[in-house]
Amino acid sequence: MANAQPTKLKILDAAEELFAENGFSETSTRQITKKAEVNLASVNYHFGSKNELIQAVIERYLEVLVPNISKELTDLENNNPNPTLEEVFSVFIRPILSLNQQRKNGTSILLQLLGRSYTDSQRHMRRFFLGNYGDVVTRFVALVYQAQPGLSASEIFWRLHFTLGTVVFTMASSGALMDIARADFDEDIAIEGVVKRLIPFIAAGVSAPR
Amino acid sequence: MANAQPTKLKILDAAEELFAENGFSETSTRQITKKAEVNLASVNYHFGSKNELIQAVIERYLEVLVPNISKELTDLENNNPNPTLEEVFSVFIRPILSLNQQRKNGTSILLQLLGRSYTDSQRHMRRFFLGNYGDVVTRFVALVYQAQPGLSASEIFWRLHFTLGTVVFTMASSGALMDIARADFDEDIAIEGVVKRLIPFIAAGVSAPR
DNA sequence: GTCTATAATAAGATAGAC
DNA sequence: GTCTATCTTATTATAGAC
Repeated sequence: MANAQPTKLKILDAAEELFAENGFSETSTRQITKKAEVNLASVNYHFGSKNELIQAVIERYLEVLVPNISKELTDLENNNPNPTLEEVFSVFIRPILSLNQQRKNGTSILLQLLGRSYTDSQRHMRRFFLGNYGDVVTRFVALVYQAQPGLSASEIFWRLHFTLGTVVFTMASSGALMDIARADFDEDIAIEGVVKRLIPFIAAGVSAPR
Repeated sequence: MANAQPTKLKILDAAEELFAENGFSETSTRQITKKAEVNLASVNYHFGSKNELIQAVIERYLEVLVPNISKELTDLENNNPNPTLEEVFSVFIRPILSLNQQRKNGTSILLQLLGRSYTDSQRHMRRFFLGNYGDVVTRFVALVYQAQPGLSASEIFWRLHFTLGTVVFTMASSGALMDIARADFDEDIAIEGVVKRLIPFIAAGVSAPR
């Protein structure tokens, strides 16, 4: 039979696409259940509320992503006493790119969701993220400092936020950007191509002189 | 008397703050008219619809900003045959920072609005912007190319979008970032301080080797 | 131009049969 | 777990008196 997927999963799949494309408040539960081909009431039955559905969509990604990042951090901490900035960033980049193999457009969907949750529902997400995954952030910052000992903690703080902005915003408009690149420069690049262009930009920015 | 400001202006002032802080669709006309202390019906009377109000809020900024940028571009084009990257960027930075003198928090409000309009109402704004102010963009890109002749048109395209993302996202969360900086690093910096930190990051990114 | 009252619509959520 | 029907609330927008 064609439709063996459980309702809960169908909702999550439909919701993440609509959220990433149109934003949280621009997406109604009616749109979600229609796209998922399930009953209107099932969102509230399975998730309690639209807000909890939003949380669930994001957590499904972080549950996979953060342990992977943590493992990469451990590897680097144990096996590389003097990592370069690029090696440190790869700790994030590899797991994020590998989302693309686990789910169609996984990389860009997660980054768009992150961007949306930072601007749309700001406070909740920031606290949730730092609360649940603060350890990973701390260890990452420590490695950046090791790779760029010239920078003060405050400067690393600012520059990592600049980096986050660069990545998140780029991913949020990556569809449009790839379209323009195709039309204007005859370049047909995928998300990996965008990341490849992002890395030198970010690396130079983080290690810039003051 | 205390309240001589015309209704239309009171609406624009209230709307821009709420839009920047909470987003377009998260802000209702009721919130706007309440904050502006005007009648509920006046938004539709003066602007026709909420959508046209959004346009008006953004246009009020661009009408001031773009001529200033254009003038700076002309100056640079005529008087400086070999501008540095930093001189080229200043063409934008100076007019954007000067918004802060014209209106309280003008700089961060405009940049937050820009960010919101890029993600929230995507297509409309992008077309509107390129349609009405495309000339300024073209001339700016030409100057960037002149300052960095090693970069291809496609690379400039990508890196300027990365830059836009960095700036817009930073400004969208600048309030929270300044709070954290104050709490964690005992730094009390204003928007100009944020911009001062942004510039080396961006300049290094744009001029990075491939 | 401003106001009240109200229309028209769409949203999130739930009760209760199956 | 699923479905229909419905409730409640909030929204944008407008009609019509002043």
